[in-house]
Amino acid sequence: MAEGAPRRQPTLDEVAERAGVSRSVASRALNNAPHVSRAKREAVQRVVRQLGYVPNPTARALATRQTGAAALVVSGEDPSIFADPFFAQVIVGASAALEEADLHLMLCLAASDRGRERVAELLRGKGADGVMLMALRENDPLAALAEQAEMPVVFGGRPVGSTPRWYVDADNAGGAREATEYLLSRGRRRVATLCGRLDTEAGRARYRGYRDAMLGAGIDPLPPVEADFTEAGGAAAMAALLAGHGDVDGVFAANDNMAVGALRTLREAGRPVPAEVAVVGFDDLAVARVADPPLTTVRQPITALGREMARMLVALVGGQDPTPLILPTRLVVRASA
Amino acid sequence: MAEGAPRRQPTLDEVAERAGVSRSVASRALNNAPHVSRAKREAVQRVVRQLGYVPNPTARALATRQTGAAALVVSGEDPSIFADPFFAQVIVGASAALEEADLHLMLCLAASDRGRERVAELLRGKGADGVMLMALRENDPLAALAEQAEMPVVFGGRPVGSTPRWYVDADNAGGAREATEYLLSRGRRRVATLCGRLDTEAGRARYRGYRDAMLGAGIDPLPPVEADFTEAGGAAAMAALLAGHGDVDGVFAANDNMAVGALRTLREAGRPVPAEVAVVGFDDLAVARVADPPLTTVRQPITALGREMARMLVALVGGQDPTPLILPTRLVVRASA
DNA sequence: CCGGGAACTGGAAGCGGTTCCAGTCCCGTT
DNA sequence: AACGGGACTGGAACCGCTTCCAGTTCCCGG
Repeated sequence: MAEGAPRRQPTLDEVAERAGVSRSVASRALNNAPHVSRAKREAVQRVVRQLGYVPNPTARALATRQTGAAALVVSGEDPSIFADPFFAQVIVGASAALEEADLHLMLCLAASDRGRERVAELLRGKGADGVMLMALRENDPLAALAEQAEMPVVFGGRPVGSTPRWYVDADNAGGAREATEYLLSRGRRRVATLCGRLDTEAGRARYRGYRDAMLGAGIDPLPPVEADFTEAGGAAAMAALLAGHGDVDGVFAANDNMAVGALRTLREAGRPVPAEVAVVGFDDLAVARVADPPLTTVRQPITALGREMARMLVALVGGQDPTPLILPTRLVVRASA
Repeated sequence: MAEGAPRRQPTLDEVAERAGVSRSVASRALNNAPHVSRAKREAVQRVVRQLGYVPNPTARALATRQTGAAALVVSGEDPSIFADPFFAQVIVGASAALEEADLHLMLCLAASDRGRERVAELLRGKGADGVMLMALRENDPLAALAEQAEMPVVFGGRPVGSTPRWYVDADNAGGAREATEYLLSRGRRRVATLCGRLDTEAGRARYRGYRDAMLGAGIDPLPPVEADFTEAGGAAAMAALLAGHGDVDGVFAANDNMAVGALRTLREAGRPVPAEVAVVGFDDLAVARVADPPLTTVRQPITALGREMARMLVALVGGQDPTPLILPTRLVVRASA
């Protein structure tokens, strides 16, 4: 906290006065806008340096009607959803892109009513210049809020049931299809899917990809075993799957967390991977590399997803009209399949 | 974006006018401050509801000199440090605590010069009501910035070489000692440590804990093999350790990521865990439970760490003077040791 | 019926910038 | 020497909300 100087931060008025110019000129000099003579511009800069003046962002925000911040809101019924390393990677990308545009990142975990209310206030009260929305579920109240927001909104992944104007998504269906086709191409026939939450578009799309691949190969898809994208959920779903279809020889899990859970269940059930059951995940999180056996998985460019969301938002804030983006996925073959 | 109504957000003036009161009264009614008659208070509330009025946070911030936001800054020479799931958990805790105080969370990944500069501006320009600082390294430029900041600063973990006035930390040395003592108690004698970066206080403290335990048992500690807290680093360090001391029978890794890397190296080297080499980690991240074998590790309450940092900051912002906190750790025994 | 204090009220002064706009200045032209 | 125009300049009006303070109003005991 403050040590010596109880002196307030210098204001632009003080800078102007010391530099012997008016506040307007000082302001222009600061933002190096035109209509400032060389001499005065330098005078202002000198005083700024000498006083260590830093403009008050709040005042600037009020005057320009721009907050200088973008919000990333992660929906979920439970804050622990955020513990998924997926989001951390998104943030790394988004943060870098926002930094380029000199925007700050506000992070909102909209996991409670209170949290959603705060997001609503943010949206309606212009508490940020724009918002990135992720992890929406079916009938997510945030979707409605975003609809009415008079503020740029970019979706990360698409919400269920509607296609927003601006979004960045991975090719979930395509990746899932590729994963399933790979399993089929290795001679697996009784291929099941541990699908993610079907109240999310990612879960649905990945299931569609699985189903299309199966149908394309002329094999009846097995009924999806739904889990919640967590390791524990994947483990439980795998157990359920073994109970119902003990003869599966291939499993496409809709994300790596679930795949790792499945791996654990299979190990405990004494079913060697990939000898008896081949497993493919989705995401290519760090855990995929570390799993035993290392996980064959569909890599989606998560950091790029964050980066592109942020760039899209920056473009929107800048008055442009960017087009939605679908990022490609790529199968990474390791030992599990 | 805006669909129909090009109508601006209503302002407090409009609310006041429609409610037939002055702006001051409207303001007081809004913040339910005293000195407003029941009738007018209700009139204001009615209009607010009917207009869907939301106060402009920027204007409020300017007037109250409070931004309504707290920043969490994560230092690092590379944004990828943030991919460590550790931070996500901190955020879950911090976010919840800030929500209670109705503060927003700004996340700053100070991984570049530009990033640090922005943090500096935040600190000097009063862009937030307070700051939480994490992952500082030796001679971290952020430490100096924090020093001069006329703003509450809470440290997550202690910086190297100095003890700040306000911080929340885990009992790193104690946890490391417990881990090492556990290994010793199980009959291991050639116990080594894969220490984390020794330019961080956490790395040092955990090394001290290891050393103290060894000395306490009358055994010469092995020279620490330093790694960077990553899985890859842990794997490499383990390889180096095997090359130098092929006869180790116990390893304390200063975090779970490194422990998992060590597990991988040991598996590849054909050294069964825990039969030949017992491994203990630190953190108890999700990966510990999933590792093969499941990792015995020192759990630190990461979410609580975030929560307590945020609470401490809230207290500081509220003018109180909280005391530093050291959170206890606890050994979680699984199969790897 | 009056005095006095408590409860309310609203005008006005900020908070610290940005930006519009009406002037000034300074030159090169005519 | 008067003139037109572009480059500068600074006064003043915001941006939208909080809060101080000087009044008003209201109510109650005397």
